[in-house]
Amino acid sequence: MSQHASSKAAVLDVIRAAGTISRVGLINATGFTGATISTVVRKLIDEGLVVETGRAESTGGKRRVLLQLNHASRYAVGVHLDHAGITYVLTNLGGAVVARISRPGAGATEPATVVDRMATEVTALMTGVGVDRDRVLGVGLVSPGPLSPTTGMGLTPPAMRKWEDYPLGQALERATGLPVVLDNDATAAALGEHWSGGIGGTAISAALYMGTGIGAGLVINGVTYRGSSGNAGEIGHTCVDANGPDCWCGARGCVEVLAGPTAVVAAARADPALSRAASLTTHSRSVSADFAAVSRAARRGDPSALAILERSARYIAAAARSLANVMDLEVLVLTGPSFAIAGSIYLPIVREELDRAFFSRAAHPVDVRLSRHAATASAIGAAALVLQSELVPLTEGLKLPENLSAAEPAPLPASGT
Amino acid sequence: MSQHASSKAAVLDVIRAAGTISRVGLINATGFTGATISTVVRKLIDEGLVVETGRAESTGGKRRVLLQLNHASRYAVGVHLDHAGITYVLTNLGGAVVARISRPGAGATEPATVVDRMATEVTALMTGVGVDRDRVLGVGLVSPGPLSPTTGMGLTPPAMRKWEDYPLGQALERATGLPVVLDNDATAAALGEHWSGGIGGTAISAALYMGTGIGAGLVINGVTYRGSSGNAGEIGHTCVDANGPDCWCGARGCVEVLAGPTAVVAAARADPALSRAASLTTHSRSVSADFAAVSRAARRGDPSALAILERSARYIAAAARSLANVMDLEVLVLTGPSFAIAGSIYLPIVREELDRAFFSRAAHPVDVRLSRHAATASAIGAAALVLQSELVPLTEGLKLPENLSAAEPAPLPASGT
DNA sequence: GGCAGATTGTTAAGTCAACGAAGAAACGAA
DNA sequence: TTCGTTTCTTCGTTGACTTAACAATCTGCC
Repeated sequence: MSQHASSKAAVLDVIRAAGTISRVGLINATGFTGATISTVVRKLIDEGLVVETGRAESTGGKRRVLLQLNHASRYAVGVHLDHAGITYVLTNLGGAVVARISRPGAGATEPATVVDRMATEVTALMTGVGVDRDRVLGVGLVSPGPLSPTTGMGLTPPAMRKWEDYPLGQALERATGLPVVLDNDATAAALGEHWSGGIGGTAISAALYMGTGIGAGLVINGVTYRGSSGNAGEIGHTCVDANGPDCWCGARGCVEVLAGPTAVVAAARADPALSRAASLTTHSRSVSADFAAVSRAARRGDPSALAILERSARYIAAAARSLANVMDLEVLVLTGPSFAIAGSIYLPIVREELDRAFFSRAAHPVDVRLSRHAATASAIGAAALVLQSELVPLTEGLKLPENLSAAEPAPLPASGT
Repeated sequence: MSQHASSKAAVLDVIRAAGTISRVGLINATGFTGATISTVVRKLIDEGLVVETGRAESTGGKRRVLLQLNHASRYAVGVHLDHAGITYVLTNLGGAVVARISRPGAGATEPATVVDRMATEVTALMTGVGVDRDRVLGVGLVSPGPLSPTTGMGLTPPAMRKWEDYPLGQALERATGLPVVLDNDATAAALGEHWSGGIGGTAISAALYMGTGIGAGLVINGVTYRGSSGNAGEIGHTCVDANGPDCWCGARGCVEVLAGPTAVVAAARADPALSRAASLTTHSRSVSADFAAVSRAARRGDPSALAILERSARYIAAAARSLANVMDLEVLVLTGPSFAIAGSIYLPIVREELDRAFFSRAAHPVDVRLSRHAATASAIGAAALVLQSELVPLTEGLKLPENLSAAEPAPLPASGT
């Protein structure tokens, strides 16, 4: 329950967000006193995380010394593990991608084998660009579905039953010799956007993540919001048509069923002309490949493909608006593989919906953007997770309070007042 | 940016949540050491906020001394200001209602006049039960619509234009001589449930508030979540039918239009038999009175009234499920005047929906409850707001970081690394 | 050139929350 | 009565942050 988010973390965060800033700038931005900033900055410079990088114009007196992250001083590895593929990125301290590789997914392989492979590939990633292992802070591993962020219990998505209860974090930690952080991929994507996407200071932002499913990650004042069981942001099962078709989740009219990539592909396949135009001939290809084909057709100008995607976008925009209303968002980023492909079609429709009908639009607009790294957003976010958690020894993270009623032995009848 | 949520606040929170607890229990629950608990508890006892109230059975050695809030040591006033009526409650330290009165609403009266009246009525409330003014911590004032929680800029709901930019907080502070805290009524209701509704420790909970509109308040780890402009929880404009009717907010198929009290009353009026049965004769009565009439008809067994309310409940349940999915809620409380009247009809339907289709139900259920004080929930929450904010001098509340780019004069080209 | 005034940054001393260790007090059981 | 156990308190220390005084650097003006 100990707080102390540590001035160090706050200062680093501001330096990163500002890019270049002086000590006086830090004083204004953080609210700390000059004395504190002075000592904290000296420590950061001693650790090599920050460098002085020039001087500003005078404002009437001594010129300010400008500070910057020392981008090349530390690195982090981000791994996005999915059954379709594994994406690895190596980022520097600023969250910029230094190297990246993609490899086949986990498939039906044994967890232990996959972990060994990942360790090898992480090493290859680092040596490939000549980054020393001891300058790497750790590995962030994200994957779809809920998973416990600390120890590494397991993933429980549709087709990865083997991974349930497998101590993924510990295993990868042993195999790589680096600290490992686990999290959900949509959450990570949101953090990645916050970290490297140029989202300023302490916004309340969300990342709408579309892969084969739809999810959202939430970042509140620079901290990811996970909910009570790590499943927060489950926007795919937002109801956008109470009388709509059934969903496997038990409800009706979920946005995923009405507008997800699977629904888009199904609608396209139902149209023979479009199926031919987009070469959706066989049934063997993956949903993402088919979705990409439909998107290409739409970009070529195929009217029925465009209609299908716009219909999808309108549903997703409605869900996004509901999310923005409930969270009172400032920033919404579209990201993930599917938006990497079709983002240009979705973006204007979501943006229009939020301009027109966001409840608090009188107070402030919602800034809707397309991620610049939509395809690798989760992997980048995984690395950002490491940067955030490993950079500063964050004391500890919220000790769980024990069960109160159990903690107390049977009380006697009161004898005092 | 200074942290230190202060051990005092944490300890008080745990004592309140537990009802009765020993120092050792506090050690386990908060994670602080015995030394810290010892000194903090002594301070709290010195201030009169806590009393020793008995002993527990021995667990092999010295018997634990049990602690309790000194409920009668401090009080707080909660005011729910609405154009239809003003509700006042006086609560003790535990959030229990000691006195309450209801008075006519603000109507079209001048703000200054209303503030004077409120000050008089607050005084009457306190003297009525013989509570001294210096044992009252402050006044919490909540009302529908967004408003800035600190200074007291204004409310901007439909029909209260006069109040815009009126310095409500300062005016009431001067008029009563007590500290004033302002907030949104749905948010306050959520906090009130957290505070007095027996919601244990640090849950993630929401209050679904239905008056004439629909809103939600969010409490995350005991802290209200307000969003970037204080409008968080705006669930009334959640889309539950993307092809539904237009809403004044600019969107279509908002739950408020489809299922809010206004919609319920309109549907009932459209049915001549029901209109007669529920005596919805004139058009002059208020929406809430008509809604109450429909609810009474339903409880008497009128099938069409029941059908209308169940239809409404189903839409609201869908919105509640979307909210629970996105926030990964643990607890959802139905509260507000409309649920005070019709909660017994809505509760089972919302509960069923969340049992059946809440996304993370495998990990944990959502505990759906009906508030025990639905009619006065907001006023109680307003008092809780005071208890929370005024009880412990919370250092300060998050200094806003200034605009970074503006804080820095034009930087010169870098000269360092 | 040189000095006044402004602004930036550092150092030193003090404050406060929380911790660890050791002691004091209360209790049950032998 | 004595012992071991558990509860609670006291004391000295640590670490983060602040206030206050000071040193360093720059502009502008004579």
